[in-house]
Amino acid sequence: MNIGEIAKRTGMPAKTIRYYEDIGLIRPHRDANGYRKFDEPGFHKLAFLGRARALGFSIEDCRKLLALYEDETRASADVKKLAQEHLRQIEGKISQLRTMQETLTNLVDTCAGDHRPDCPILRDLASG
Amino acid sequence: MNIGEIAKRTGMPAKTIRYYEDIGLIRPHRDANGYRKFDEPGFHKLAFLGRARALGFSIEDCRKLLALYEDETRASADVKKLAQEHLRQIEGKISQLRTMQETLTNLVDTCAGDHRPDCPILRDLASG
DNA sequence: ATAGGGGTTACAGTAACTGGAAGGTCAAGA
DNA sequence: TCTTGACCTTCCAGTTACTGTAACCCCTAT
Repeated sequence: MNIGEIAKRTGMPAKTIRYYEDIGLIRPHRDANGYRKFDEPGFHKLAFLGRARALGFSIEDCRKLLALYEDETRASADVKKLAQEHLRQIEGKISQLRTMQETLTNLVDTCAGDHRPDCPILRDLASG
Repeated sequence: MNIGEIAKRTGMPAKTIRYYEDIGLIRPHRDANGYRKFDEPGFHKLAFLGRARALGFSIEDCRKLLALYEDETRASADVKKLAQEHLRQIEGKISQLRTMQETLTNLVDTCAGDHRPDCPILRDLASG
């Protein structure tokens, strides 16, 4: 399959797939004409990457996950550790965002939002 | 005040302050020796930016907020609209992260995390 | 022969900094 | 006076994970 076909099947832009090759995440074969040629395992690998990225894993984490996936002698503990660390990051980010959300919601709710200049949002930003 | 003093008072790295000048967010005066010289309004403006950034506003939003702040004829509606849009973004991000968190939590919970290779996390990534 | 719809590379840009190099300035101490 | 150390300056490169664009090649159908 050519890159366009694979892009359609994985739902990722062809550009992203080329990028993944650039950074050494994948290593597709080449046709005589220089076109990238994907087989089922190649597609599978991209789908794996797509799902890992959808779970928010960084590219470097994806690289490690892929390595673990392909290592039959892996310890599931290593995978779990990676996932747990990532989960912690996500939870940290969520709580950060929730703090912002709460503050912003309060501010937005107290702002008249009319033609007058007086604004509690700006007042808050101006004076903490 | 020199940049170091301001950095201490605002809690932001001097580097960031220089960057804010680079992109035209602030315009500090200069001493005869070329050092940036901050007065109280300059400090105030940086503090404003710091708080807006802490609420997750993008630099471009910060630029707009600052302009609104300094425009005595602003309509609070404009500020509110900005804040509401940002709030929507935050809420979208939170719900995205929560989806990831839920999936990951499930996966992590079902993974033995021992020396054996068998791993539900990898299984999930491999087959959706 | 040509038009279109593939594909290829390489380079630049995004957001918001951060790090590092190379060098100027200033106050204090020997 | 000289030097040391802590400041400050500018400029350039790197970060993350792509995305956009240009210039060009390839293949098939008309």
